[in-house]
Amino acid sequence: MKYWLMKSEPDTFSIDDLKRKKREAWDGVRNYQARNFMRDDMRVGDGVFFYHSNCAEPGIAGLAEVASDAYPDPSQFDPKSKYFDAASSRDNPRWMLVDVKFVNKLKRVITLDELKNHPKLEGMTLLRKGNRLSVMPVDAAEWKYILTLE
DNA sequence: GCCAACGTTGGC
DNA sequence: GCCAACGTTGGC
Repeated sequence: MKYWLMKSEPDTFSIDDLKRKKREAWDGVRNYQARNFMRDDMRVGDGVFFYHSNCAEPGIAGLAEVASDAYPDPSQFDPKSKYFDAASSRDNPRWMLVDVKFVNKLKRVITLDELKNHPKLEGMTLLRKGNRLSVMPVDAAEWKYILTLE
């Protein structure tokens, strides 16, 4: 079992949206490294930190779970979608995604600022300078430790 | 809205 | 295969 952190802009799709919908296809990822994590390394049941990015209070807002194997992101084939990719084809899809299901909303957001202040989390991928991945792995030890902060 | 940091594209 | 130009991410 692995652990992950997945970023979403709450104005677009927040932890409350996931709570209401219970399950969501994580579409729109257009970064190869992030795609590879979903395609190659995620397994059903893996733990996910749902992270709110590009907002007033960036941080971990809830818990989710990988709910499917990877499959082609349908939005890449939809000319009306902002995620449309003319270079991709159904025969040879470029972008893959997984479904994610709601587990719970944290009682409070564990903010980015707070995470930065814990020496035990110094090595977190999320905190690496210049990191822009929207899907990234979380160490088991980091996962457990962060859960104690809530 | 700014801008640092990074990824991608495409000419050569 | 290099690298300049461009686009995007995301914190602030």
